[in-house]
Amino acid sequence: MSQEEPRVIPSATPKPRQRRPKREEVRDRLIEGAMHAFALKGFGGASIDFICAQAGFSRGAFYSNFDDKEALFFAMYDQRIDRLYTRLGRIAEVVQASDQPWQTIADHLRAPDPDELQWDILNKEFILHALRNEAAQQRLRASRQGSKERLSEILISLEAKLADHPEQLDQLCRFIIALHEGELTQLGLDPALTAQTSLLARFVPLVMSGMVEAL
Amino acid sequence: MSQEEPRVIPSATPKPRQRRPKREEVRDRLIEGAMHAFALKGFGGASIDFICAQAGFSRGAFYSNFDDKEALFFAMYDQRIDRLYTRLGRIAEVVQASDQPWQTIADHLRAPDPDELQWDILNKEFILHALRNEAAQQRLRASRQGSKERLSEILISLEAKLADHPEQLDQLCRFIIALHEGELTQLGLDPALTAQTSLLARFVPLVMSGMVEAL
DNA sequence: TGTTTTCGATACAATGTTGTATCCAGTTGT
DNA sequence: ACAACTGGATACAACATTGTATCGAAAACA
Repeated sequence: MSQEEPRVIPSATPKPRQRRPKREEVRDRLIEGAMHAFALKGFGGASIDFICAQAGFSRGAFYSNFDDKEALFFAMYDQRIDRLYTRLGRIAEVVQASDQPWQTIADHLRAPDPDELQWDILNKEFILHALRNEAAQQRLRASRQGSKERLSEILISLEAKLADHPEQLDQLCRFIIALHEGELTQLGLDPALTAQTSLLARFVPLVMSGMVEAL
Repeated sequence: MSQEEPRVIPSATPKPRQRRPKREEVRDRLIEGAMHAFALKGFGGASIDFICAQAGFSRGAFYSNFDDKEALFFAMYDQRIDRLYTRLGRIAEVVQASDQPWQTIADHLRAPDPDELQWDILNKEFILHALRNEAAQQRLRASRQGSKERLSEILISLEAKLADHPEQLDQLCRFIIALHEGELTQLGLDPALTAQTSLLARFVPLVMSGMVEAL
């Protein structure tokens, strides 16, 4: 006789669950879990299951918040870009008062705390994703354009003359961004380098003064 | 009666296959297929099946040549590093005769051909892999150290004085590598930039002369 | 040419992954 | 306090992926 198993366990689990987390909190914790998951295994390597495990939720929670892995990836990226922008804004404020602006900027950007290193990994992951995905490329270009503009403002606040030479200003921005990202790569691979002076602090002033002189 | 199906198809396929590719050729084509596959889908995203499809072989060929996906990844990386080294060697030869050495170097490194862009993607992919994998990190560090030493030789051939200042020399190398990698990222995301002067050619001479003066 | 060896192709089993349908505890509105 | 609803948890089915065992044709060797 086939005893039709009532597919649901008779709540053998005592389940002291009382409070259910708010919607937004679930989203945020999923995003945070995804950060860990992607940093640990990469975008393609981290299964949705694994991401949820990192966040402490089930796949149900995931699918009720996001369409698929990529949607979560995008959400995560947008969130981090927001934070980056506010961070750049804060630097812009501080830097004017400093007598060694580039040391200050480098210190702010270096961020030896593990959270920042993780973010750098994610940034690289997103770049790779963008190199093979049109939608991601769109977002990436926009956010990088934004970063560049914020950086431009900082540079102009340091050297007003630059405002009149958009070509040079643009090149300077590209230079700084390239150097910064390249340095982050090196720091990630060899944490011991954190002890040394930042490439940014060491070389950007040199280049900038050389460039401004020539204007 | 259970007619034991003779599990092998009675060669219904005409199979005009005559020549079997040499061992080494299979390996190489698998590596090449992996390059495409990884560039297209990333390390985690490219299944072994997909890689083999790119190379035009079956999984059997794969497993008889490599232990797993990572082994193939390493083999591929080693091969490319070899090529990079010979390329750096060739640059070292050419650069002495040039009156604009940095323009020459930049031209050699820029490589707008799609194969090089693909290699840059792979390089990034390997960096990410290394950031979460001890064995990969070992290899990556070694190969980057090698690149740095080759670059040092080039720099010394341009400015003999540098040989006496290992500290500065090292920093200069790190600067150039960081800038180069950062620039490649930008080029990958915005191919239009290829038309502009290279950041390398534009800024490295400035920095180098400034640094040498101060020695 | 005949024998042995090699190695790419195929079949298979075990496991992982994804998306959807369903259920019900906790929340919200009246 | 009661009813309706939201949304996280679970079950399930379809499919993908991996590694291994096996086969047999081409190579290598004699």
